[in-house]
Amino acid sequence: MKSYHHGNLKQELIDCACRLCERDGYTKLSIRSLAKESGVSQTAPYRHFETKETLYASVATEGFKKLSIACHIDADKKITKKHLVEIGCNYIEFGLKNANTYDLMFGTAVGNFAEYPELLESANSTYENMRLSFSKLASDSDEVIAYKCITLWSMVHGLVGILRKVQVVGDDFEEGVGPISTASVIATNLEDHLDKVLTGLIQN
Amino acid sequence: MKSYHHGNLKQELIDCACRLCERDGYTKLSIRSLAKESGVSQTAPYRHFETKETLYASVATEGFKKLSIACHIDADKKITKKHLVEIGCNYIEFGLKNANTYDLMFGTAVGNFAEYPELLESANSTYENMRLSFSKLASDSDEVIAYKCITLWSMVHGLVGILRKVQVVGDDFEEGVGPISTASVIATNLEDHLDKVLTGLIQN
DNA sequence: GCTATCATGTTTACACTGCTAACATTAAAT
DNA sequence: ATTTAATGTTAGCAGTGTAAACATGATAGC
Repeated sequence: MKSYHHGNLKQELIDCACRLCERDGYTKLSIRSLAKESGVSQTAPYRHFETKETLYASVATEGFKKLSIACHIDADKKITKKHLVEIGCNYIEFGLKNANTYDLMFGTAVGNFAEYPELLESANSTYENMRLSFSKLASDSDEVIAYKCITLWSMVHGLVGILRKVQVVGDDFEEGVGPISTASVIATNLEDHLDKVLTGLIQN
Repeated sequence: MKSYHHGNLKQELIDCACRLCERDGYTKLSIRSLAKESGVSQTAPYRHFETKETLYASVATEGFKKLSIACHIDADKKITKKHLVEIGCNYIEFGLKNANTYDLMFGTAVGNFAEYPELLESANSTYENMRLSFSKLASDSDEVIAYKCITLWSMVHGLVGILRKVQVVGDDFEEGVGPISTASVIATNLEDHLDKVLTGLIQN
């Protein structure tokens, strides 16, 4: 016996959307299919999400929360380069294993984060965590810390993008020299690679 | 007086698609609107593009050709770090100025490049150009060249993504220390930044 | 030159989408 | 108990990608 009111529709829609987005990519997600999945009428979701972008924002918010958790490391006081390498590896692993969600978080599906306070909050919090880690690495000025932070972020972000793309482009170059083989070398030796570029970045 | 046959529809559709994709983003592009813009029936484009993805692939192909041109530098024999910094700057400039096209090239709109020979060709050619530049920098092994190449590519690719995203996220941190201000410092001193990370990469 | 063929264009149609407006039900507030 | 607001449903619009059947006209072989 189903009651007229669902009771917890919003959360169920978000959960379902997260699942479907990750499984099929956010472009395949429709509000109608989502509604059907939750056993509710086509337009019921509109009581909880103004537009489709609002729903995307919720999925992206969940994504940033998960990314924060994935990149969190237990280190009270001092942090070493090794810790930062670990953060970078975890970041990249998250990006590759949750590629479709990652697209939603860093693509253009959600235009302006400022319109979605929770999303802004969760995204900034991810950054703030990384910033904190750098601040525990050395006694740099805030500016230098921020600079290192953005630099590392852009490096791991770039690696996620290139590693994914390269797997899809194809490799008709010589054995072991083409982008795919090289990328896979990097991917399977992520620690070494990050250690190398981080050494250049933090010179200590 | 219009003739039944358009004469040059395919190229006109591609040109128009490139323009609209860059102006509004590829998600806003519809085959129907494209047809209307070219004064042709709704389904005429299907004589030239099997699916919408095929059209996307054509736009992306044009994008890679333009990217190759943007990243091409005149240097016959020896190439210096300065040249590579220039390549990196040009790459990033292209990514930021043609952001919507860039999304099409590196996003998931075109699933498998291998299905579109011209796209594969143009994308690989972009990589090959960068590889060639590195090969003129130092007498490294092919493996090392490919490694440096992928590393630089992922760095500049990551910067394009982060610089764009950060402008959209908002900055509620202390003055001059938040991601936006820091990113804009990097963006306005791209040469310095690339020089710094490249120095770490090529250690010469 | 005549005709068959084929590339290219049109018309029609289907299933799907985001979204709005009007209405129904029920929980919460007065 | 009555009002109100939150949450659900139904019906419908305009737009989408794409397939099928048909129309037109350029081109190749006789």
